[in-house]
Amino acid sequence: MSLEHAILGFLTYQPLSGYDLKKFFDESVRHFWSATQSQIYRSLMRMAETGWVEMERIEQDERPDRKVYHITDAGRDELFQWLTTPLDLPAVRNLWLVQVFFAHPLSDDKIFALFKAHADKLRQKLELFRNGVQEVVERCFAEVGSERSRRLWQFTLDYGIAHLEWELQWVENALKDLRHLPFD
Amino acid sequence: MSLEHAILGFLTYQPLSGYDLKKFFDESVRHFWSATQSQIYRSLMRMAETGWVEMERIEQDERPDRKVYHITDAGRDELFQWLTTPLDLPAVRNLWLVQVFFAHPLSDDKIFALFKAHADKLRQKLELFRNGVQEVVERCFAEVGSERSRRLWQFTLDYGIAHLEWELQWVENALKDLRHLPFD
DNA sequence: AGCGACATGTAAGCGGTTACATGATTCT
DNA sequence: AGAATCATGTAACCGCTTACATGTCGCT
Repeated sequence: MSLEHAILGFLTYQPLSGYDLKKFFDESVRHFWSATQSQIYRSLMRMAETGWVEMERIEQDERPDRKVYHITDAGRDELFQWLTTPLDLPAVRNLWLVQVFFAHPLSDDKIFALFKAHADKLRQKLELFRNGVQEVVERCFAEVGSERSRRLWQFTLDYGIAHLEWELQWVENALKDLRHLPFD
Repeated sequence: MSLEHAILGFLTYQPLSGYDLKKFFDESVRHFWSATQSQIYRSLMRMAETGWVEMERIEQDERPDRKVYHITDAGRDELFQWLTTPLDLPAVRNLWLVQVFFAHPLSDDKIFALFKAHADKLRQKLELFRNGVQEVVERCFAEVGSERSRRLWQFTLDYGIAHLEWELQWVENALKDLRHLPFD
């Protein structure tokens, strides 16, 4: 159960409400792990039952109460154990490759378009990524101030960019090889 | 609904039973799209209702009946339309990056081990891939005999290998950069 | 006698998404 | 007047996984 470990991860920095957590997800790990608000609230309740977090209700004037969760020792242990347990490689699920695999009934033009469209989307995302995400790491660093964390976050960013660059290059290369498809 | 389109894809070559389809999934597209037996049977029933496939019951002596499905014109249209509709890039879900992102409470050794274990798994999978999968394409080609398909299948294979090679290289490179992590 | 291949399906559960629901405050 | 922010949650659904269920044939 991975989402719960990500939540534990955030709570090592500071106690947070469900609402806060949603923002943290969206602003930091969204590019490799997303979570919806309803998922987060349900997880927090389960985690409180399990004893990994504890809730403190904070009343506010003329606003809904905040339910702030902080990590317990049990939670810290669980996180530590998860972080030191190597994960199996996840099963790949790549729909675009399914399209390529079954593209034989299409005309050459349409197969070309399939690759071209994919390359375009990758290029677009890469641009967004390059422009928007470095700033995120810096902002998080400013809040938390841990240089050790900053380095690790930088890794996840670099991975994201390098991955997109690699895939874009692969698809563009494939486009060249696509000129002479046999017709049977 | 992607599984159903993959099933339609297989049925363009020949009519198949659920049992056959499970084998085809396991022997060809498993490295980028897997399906369980129960999923396949349920999908076939839904697709028959929708009118994308039609079932023919074939009685066998002293064996369970085979229910062989063949694709209809509506199914062919649906497949064609899906194949010519560009997909959005899927949201990335990379648990290993979550571990990296939250690894700051770990010792340097343990962080190193996190990367090392990942590299080892990648190396292992790459070896399996290189040894086992080329043969699959050739065997499928022998059965179907379409040179056009063979080329497209080769693309999906090449993608898989190149992807693993890239990721392995990235992680190994990161391992080098990991020597001097600050401690705050 | 036991296992794997052949062949069909059902049932329960899990993680995740989407939509629904409420209600005050502040900014434009 | 309307949108965004703050803040909580529920309910329905969807794709997928795992486990259960049944039964024959052929090989070792």
